[in-house]
Amino acid sequence: MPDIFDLSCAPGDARIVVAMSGGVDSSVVAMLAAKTGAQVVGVTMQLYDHGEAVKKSGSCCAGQDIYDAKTVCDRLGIPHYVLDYESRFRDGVIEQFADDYAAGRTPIPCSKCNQGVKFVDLIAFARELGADCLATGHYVRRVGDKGRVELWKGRDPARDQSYFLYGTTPDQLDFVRFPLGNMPKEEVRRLATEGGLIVADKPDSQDICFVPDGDYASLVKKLRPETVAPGDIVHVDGRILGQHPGVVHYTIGQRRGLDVGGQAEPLYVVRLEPGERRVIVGPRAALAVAAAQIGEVNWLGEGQVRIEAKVRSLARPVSATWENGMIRFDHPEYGVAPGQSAVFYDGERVLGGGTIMATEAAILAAAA
RNA sequence: UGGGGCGUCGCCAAGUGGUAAGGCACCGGUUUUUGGUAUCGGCAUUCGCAGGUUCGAAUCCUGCCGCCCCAG
Repeated sequence: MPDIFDLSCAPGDARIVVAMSGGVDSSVVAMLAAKTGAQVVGVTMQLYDHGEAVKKSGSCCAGQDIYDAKTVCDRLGIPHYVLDYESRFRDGVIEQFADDYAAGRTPIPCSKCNQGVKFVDLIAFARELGADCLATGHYVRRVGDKGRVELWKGRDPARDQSYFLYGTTPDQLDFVRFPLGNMPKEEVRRLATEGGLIVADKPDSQDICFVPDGDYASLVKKLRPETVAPGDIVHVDGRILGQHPGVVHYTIGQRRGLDVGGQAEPLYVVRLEPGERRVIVGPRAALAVAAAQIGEVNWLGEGQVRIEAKVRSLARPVSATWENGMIRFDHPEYGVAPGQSAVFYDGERVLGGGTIMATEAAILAAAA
């Protein structure tokens, strides 16, 4: 097997810290690391510990998952540490998550977690241990030599996680390794099975890890009770079409859950006004966006202006121009929600990304 | 209580004698390490109610109930 850990010294002299979530991907990374002959240490962060979530297998970083990670390490004969990051995670991720929803934005906790708690703190921890690198199970590629490392999409397009990792800084990229970036998921599963890892058939994680049953609104309601209040559902033409149970339940571009029937065509959420407790809805045409202002940018490219921008996790990147903190789409984009990430690409390469702060409507909906 | 109109799935709405379109909403599957989107599938044995005519009615007739408009 080629040196997928890209070590600068002989494997026997190297120390690799593996970030383990308790899932199949990071477990395979630990196994591959152990096979190199390097000193390997598995680390799992305990991020939350409330009752319901820990029972959900395949979440991330709590309860059963920590136990699974430890079991894998025992089998591999490597040490395993658990770091208690509950308060850091609560302050750095969950609180901001609640604030965003309260303000009518749609946050991506996974990106915040990667850029904050996970990379910053785990890298610091690994360096304290004298490690040569921190390896994770993410499906992205790290291309280039020390000092000039580029971040690329994962080779398996169905698994690419670059949308959630654009915030990795050049310094972090120097130290981090993504051994699975060139593999398809099936191969990872196969390796896990061959290696006899107990997590080989564990379901992939999905949903927000700290929201047990997908009901994120209840969590926000608990943390910010004052922000959850019913209000009007208002059409862009001014008509009040109905009532909603709280702005927190909606995100821009959302169609289902409005419970407004009797229309000729579907209605989508086009704007949220938390102050007025209003959800503004309209036809699909009213969703068209020409440009978006991007904040909290992590730039990994050179002077590129013509880029491809991805503004939703499942969207295809679309051609756009990057200038003065704005991305201007060549063609209107639909369902661009403040709080979500915009990630910039040049083909396979990640040029950077940031948080969508505001959008500029492309066309005012043609009346009827 | 004169005249006219209307009552078909939660909403809108086709269908005027031949055995209930479609859209929206809703529910479920697929997709997916955020929220959504998209996509596939499901969704009225029954047409305000009760009788009658007919081989056969949501469609014709009678009565009742309810709503709307005009006029008083």
